Amino acid sequence: MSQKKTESLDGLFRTIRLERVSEKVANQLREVISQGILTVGDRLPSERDLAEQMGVSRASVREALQILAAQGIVESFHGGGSIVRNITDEEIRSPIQIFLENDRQRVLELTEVRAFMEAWAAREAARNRTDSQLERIQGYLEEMERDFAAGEIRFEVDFKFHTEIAAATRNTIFVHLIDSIYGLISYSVKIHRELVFAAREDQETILSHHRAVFDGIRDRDPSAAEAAMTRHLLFVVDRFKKWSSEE
Amino acid sequence: MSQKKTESLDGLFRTIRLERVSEKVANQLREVISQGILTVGDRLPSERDLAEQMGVSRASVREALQILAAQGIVESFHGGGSIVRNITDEEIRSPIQIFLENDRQRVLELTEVRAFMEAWAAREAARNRTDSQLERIQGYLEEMERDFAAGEIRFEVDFKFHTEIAAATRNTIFVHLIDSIYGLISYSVKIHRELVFAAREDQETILSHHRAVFDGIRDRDPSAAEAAMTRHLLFVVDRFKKWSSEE
DNA sequence: AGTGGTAAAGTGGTCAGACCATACTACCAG
DNA sequence: CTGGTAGTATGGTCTGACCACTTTACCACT
Repeated sequence: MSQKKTESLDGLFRTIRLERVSEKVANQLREVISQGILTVGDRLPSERDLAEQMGVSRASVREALQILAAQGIVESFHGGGSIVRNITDEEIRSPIQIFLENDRQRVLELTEVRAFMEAWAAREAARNRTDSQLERIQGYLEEMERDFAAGEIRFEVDFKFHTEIAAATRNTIFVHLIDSIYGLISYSVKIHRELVFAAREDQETILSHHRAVFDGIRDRDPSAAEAAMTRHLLFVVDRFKKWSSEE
Repeated sequence: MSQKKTESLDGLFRTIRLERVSEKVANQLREVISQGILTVGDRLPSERDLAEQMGVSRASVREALQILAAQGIVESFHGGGSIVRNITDEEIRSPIQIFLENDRQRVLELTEVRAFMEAWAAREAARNRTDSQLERIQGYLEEMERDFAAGEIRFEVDFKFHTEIAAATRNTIFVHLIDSIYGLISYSVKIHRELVFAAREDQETILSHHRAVFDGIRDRDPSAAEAAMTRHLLFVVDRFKKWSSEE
């Protein structure tokens, strides 16, 4: 970086640089996020790391983050790092959120929307997934199987399983979109939380569905993956309707 | 962060607001501007002056200006000071809109998302549509056919056609969701407006697609409607890719 | 094994002072 | 009045330091 003065040659043909360092940094970060290399919820490297990796000062990195934060793309926490925010959230969530309160019909609709979106995700994941993504999906699947054997339920793992499939579509916009949907789902689930607890035989069914989805993605068989996911979510919708009518 | 399982206690005792110095500075400047003490075109005091007057470091002042600049309220010129901008003519861009300009790949992804969502819409519309909805869809279709015969293009009619189909799913959440998506689409189209103007033979093709979609919905044939819509949007995606690679 | 406390490391927030790059201003020579 | 020039003001960047908060690991206690 040290570029002394070099007065003699520098007078002519100066490179007209109207782009500030901080903006270059911001653009580079934006690119990484846009390409989905870093996605919603991920932690950015620390300011010091970024400064070193890009060969700029920490002040410039901070100004870049300031820009991105003002645009709602990242968010920083004192002592806790910076994370990537969901770029579709405010567009999608706030208009819909008001419909969800105390309205079971809307929750059902939301679940139906989720169903066909995830079916598409499974198909595209089977088409576009990388090996490392497949490994992660498999990891979550096996985790769920272990939990089931231990008689335990961890909603987060199921969440990660589905999220990783969404990521495997390698469609950045979709990843952010489905994250918003999940935000709505979890919001509604918080309201109707009884739904989370299913019977043990249902869990077994769900597990077999997950396994089938995974197989389809592993074998790069879009139709099989989609069909399995559809079967899975129709089951969920069905259970939801049943629970909904009982009450 | 960390939404653990705070269960019942959630919502109590939170809200420990700690405002950063840079935000305080930004707010103070914003106030001065909103009160009209500094107005459009006026020069702000220099960063060094502001820092001294407010008793903070120049770095904090710079970060504050960075925030205001990202919001379009002020603009800084290297060596030439900072001025107040006209905030009314500066449209506020959401995070996702920032990605959609400058990034053709993301626009393509968005179009792909739209494609499968509308395919679902067509299927559900064929299943759930009311007669009056069908009439409206038909109305828009015939309007487009008349426009085509007259050598005219009106994007709004096409928009209404698709929107009415979304409404015919009778899924409130989906309607709002697709409405958000359309908002984004139309924004990106506004940027890449060359795409709007298609060749006349393409228009004819699209018209036949629309007709096929309508037939499927009229006959309450979900598969036919979905297939027709998929054919239609794959065509659009294809044209987009072609246009995108040409440039 | 679980709980709670504590120390250390990691990370963002702020500050100070320096230097560079560009724009502005006043002055001067023609 | 014009064009150049030097000096000054101002934004842009860098360095290094310190503070405040969070996270983590470890340990003592139950």
